[in-house]
Amino acid sequence: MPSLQEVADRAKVSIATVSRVLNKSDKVVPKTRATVERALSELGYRPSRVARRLRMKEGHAHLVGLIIPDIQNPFYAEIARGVEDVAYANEFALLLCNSDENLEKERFYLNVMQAESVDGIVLPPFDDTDPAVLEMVASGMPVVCVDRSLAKTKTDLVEVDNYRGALEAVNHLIDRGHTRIGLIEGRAQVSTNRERRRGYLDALAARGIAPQRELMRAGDFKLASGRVLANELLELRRPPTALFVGNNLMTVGALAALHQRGLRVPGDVAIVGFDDLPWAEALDPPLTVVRQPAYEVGRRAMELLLKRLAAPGAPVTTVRLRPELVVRRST
Amino acid sequence: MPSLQEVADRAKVSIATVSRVLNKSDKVVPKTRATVERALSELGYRPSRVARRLRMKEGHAHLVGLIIPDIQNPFYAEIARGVEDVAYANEFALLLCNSDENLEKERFYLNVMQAESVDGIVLPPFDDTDPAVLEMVASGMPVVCVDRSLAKTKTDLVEVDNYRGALEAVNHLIDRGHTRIGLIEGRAQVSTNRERRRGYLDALAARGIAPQRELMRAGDFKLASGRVLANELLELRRPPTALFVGNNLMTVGALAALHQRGLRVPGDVAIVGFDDLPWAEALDPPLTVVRQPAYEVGRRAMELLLKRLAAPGAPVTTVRLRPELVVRRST
DNA sequence: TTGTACGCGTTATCAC
DNA sequence: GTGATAACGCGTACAA
Repeated sequence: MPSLQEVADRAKVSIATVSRVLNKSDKVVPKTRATVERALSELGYRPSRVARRLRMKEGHAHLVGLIIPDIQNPFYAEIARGVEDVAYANEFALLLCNSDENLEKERFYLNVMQAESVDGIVLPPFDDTDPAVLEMVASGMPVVCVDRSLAKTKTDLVEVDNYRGALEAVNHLIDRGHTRIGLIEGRAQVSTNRERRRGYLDALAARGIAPQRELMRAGDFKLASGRVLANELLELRRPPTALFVGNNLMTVGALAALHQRGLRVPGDVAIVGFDDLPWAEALDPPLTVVRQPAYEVGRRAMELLLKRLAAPGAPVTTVRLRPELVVRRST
Repeated sequence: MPSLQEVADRAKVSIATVSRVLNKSDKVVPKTRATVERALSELGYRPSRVARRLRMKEGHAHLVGLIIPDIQNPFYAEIARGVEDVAYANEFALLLCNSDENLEKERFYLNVMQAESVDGIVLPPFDDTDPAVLEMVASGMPVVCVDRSLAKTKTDLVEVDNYRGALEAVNHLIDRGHTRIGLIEGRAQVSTNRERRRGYLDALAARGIAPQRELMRAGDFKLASGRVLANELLELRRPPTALFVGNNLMTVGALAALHQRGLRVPGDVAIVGFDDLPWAEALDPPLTVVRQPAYEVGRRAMELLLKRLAAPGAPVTTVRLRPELVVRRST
């Protein structure tokens, strides 16, 4: 890997001149520029982003961190794609990490990102009060929250109207004649989850249906918990006739439980889940879901970050996207 | 972000001493060490990985690059997970990029990685002769190929026995009584694809079935091409009674085409795909597939890279994993 | 217009 | 045992 110095030597100029050529400074006469450019290409010079980052003030790394709970979850994969596409279009690279909904891992990666002097970070906070993220924000690092939000601190944020999504989903179930509607929700500390629960409760209340504690179960957003909680609900003396499930993975788990018990969907039990799935169409039956515009979430988040880098002092902005009820054949 | 210097000032020692404390050098008397450690924690010192990387010889960045065609493809997401888990366990961070099977993007990201002085790179080459990757290898950068291999150059490599997988899949179809078996394959320049095609051909030959050119179609590994090619095959005057599809996304596309035409699976047309899918069980019908141990591929690849970093001069090693035919209900 | 020299935060090699 | 000090590769005031 040739350095500026080697190029300068070969072109018989100083490193300052080479640097100027590279940085498109106009203060260099055509002839010198030509010489330098030849040396540059002959040596196959590649600037070191590391050295550059060390020298420059923050905000010029062209590197951003993205922390997501699990890249194997299609919802987050789609967000990641949105972030990446905008990043690439602006020649930014991505430091991508899985937190596994694990505070330790998140903290480790956050440290790495700070130590790498990334320009900014995009992530869904672990919960409302995520201390590691709070620290990061306090340190002045640009942070854009996606999906979930922080309780007291306000950062740039892209979120989806979870309340509305849940409301529509449960209304849809009620319209189909269901009154015993089971809820399989996620971790209570997560803002999105609370919104979805609120939507569930309000939808019932609006139709004069009393919520039943035994029909509400909390899981951890993972597939297995969808399966076990669905089984718990189905084993009730008066089982629900419909299920509203709080995220994609738990929905698949619940569906598996239904199949395993030989229940017909939606004949015996209807099911609607939050988050769309890549092949929801090909599932048995095609799943009715509340679709979140995940790609859009990622895209907007990265755009917000770019805007923030351009105007560090600007007030924070919140983007709120609308989910969409996609009715297929599980309801 | 406090620097070594600031810590040194506060502890009234030199930066050399602080550095020694940090690097666990024993050449420092307990009392000084205590002072320094207090200053360290009071200031909340965090070492700069950037400065460190600039100073150190290569191989100490604790950062590796991973380039995959598409993070939204569950096969690659699983590989990424495998790589990440091993990386995290060894305190390595990941620079993750989507190449979109696009040489330009791949080249851009490869450049970034080199400029970032990553310790090594894991990727499935675009094709046999991928010039950007060849350059990278030539430059001395440790590269581990996964899934696909390079034609002339030998690097550390983790691959799956694609030939065997295809052989088993097509044998299975023949065992079920099929003789008109359509092939939907991917890009011919990709090593894995050629192996799968060879398996298809050999399986037919072994049972005395003459391959028919009209039954073989080449796509681009994407969902849409699975759909259109399946449609082409189904519109033949003598359509196939079974389909062998070259990757997961094209399989879903083909399945969609079958559904759309109101064909029964496997009654009218049987289908077996390469690569498992996360919810293959929940599909209609549950899909018979050749499962690749993708997580394992990622895991082993990162382990190979780690080994390479420990012993730069060692001969390259190839890991070959076995795929597994998972028979479900589409055949 | 071009060159010199400094500093970014480290690690490592010397002296003391 | 500890402290100066020289790199690492780059950008940029400042001098020429």
